[in-house]
Amino acid sequence: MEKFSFVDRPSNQRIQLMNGISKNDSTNVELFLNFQWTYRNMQKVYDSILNENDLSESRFIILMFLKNASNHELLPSVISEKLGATRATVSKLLKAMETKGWIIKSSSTTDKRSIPVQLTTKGSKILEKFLPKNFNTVNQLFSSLTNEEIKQFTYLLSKIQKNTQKFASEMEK
Amino acid sequence: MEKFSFVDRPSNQRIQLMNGISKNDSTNVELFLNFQWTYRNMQKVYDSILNENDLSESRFIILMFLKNASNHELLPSVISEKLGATRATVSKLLKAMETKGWIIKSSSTTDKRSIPVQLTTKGSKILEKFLPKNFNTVNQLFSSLTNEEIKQFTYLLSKIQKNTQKFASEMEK
DNA sequence: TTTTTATGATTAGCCAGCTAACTACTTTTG
DNA sequence: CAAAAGTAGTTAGCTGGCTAATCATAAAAA
Repeated sequence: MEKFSFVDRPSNQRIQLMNGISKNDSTNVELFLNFQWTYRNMQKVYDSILNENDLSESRFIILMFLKNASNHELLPSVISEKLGATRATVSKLLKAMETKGWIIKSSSTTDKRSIPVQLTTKGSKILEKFLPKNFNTVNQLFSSLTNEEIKQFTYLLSKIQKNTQKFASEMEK
Repeated sequence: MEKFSFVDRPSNQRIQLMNGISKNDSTNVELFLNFQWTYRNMQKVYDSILNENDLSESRFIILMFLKNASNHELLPSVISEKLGATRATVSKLLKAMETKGWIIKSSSTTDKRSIPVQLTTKGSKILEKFLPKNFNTVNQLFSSLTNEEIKQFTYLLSKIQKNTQKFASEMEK
């Protein structure tokens, strides 16, 4: 067992998860690992493109939110809702982005607790520069699939997603 | 644009990424988001099962490595290699696991820098308790797919993976 | 009107990932 | 043999995620 050595965690896990599982039972395990591995490698590539542009996924999304918002301005609480992250996380993210000059925080005239966040010209430029690269990267990542295969993949993902949500719902009971 | 509000980040991103992209060009973007969303939701479910057992993915893998190792013992450097993570990360992970009594660290007789790590009975019990749940969870997650669909999905993942690696290789130049 | 409850934003601490730096030890080179 | 280079493990600091707590403010209830 120790004669195997890998540098990619999902592949590492393959050996582990299959341990003690008979050959007949390993189909789903293998699929799980393949899914995980393929996704993570793809995400790694995407993240490195983000990183080249001084962005992370959350930063990118927040910039987009602000770009599309009225007056390029949103409250942190709204951002946290839309992002699906906690206010604590958003607070830290915004702090760093403010330091970089991508956003400015101001005072609300209607609510003293609120601190509206506005996109700066600098922040806008970072975003504009990244968008075509984003588009190109995503297209490149799926460039090997035919239209028919894309349709199939979409269908299968949808099926897995529905089942996952069902499973998650049952787990909450 | 602001009339949409989501609690799941990949879905959030959908709106953003599609902004400025014509309808004809959004297929790959949609696919990217679907892939991401489906995978992340599945991973979230899996992680919650790990969490119920006081485990994280890395902890689980490390326990498996040790379980399968000669004398249930490995060096941190070996673990970091097999896990595909840095020694710094492994050092912190092992520290916490030692605190929980899952592993013990000893002194190497052959190299004073080395600190062999051994699985304890407690650690072994944690693992044994989790393994059937691991198996059941993975099976449940793909229970909606037919054998034919599993084959299709595997093929498509493989295709994406190969292309991703090609893309990653080109990026390194 | 006053008190209680809810809300906005921030911070501390935890986790797991990383990089960089460090100390102690081992191996290689000159 | 001594010096240089390499290696094992750890720590500090950063990031982005979380929970819990906190303070100030606003809204609801009494």
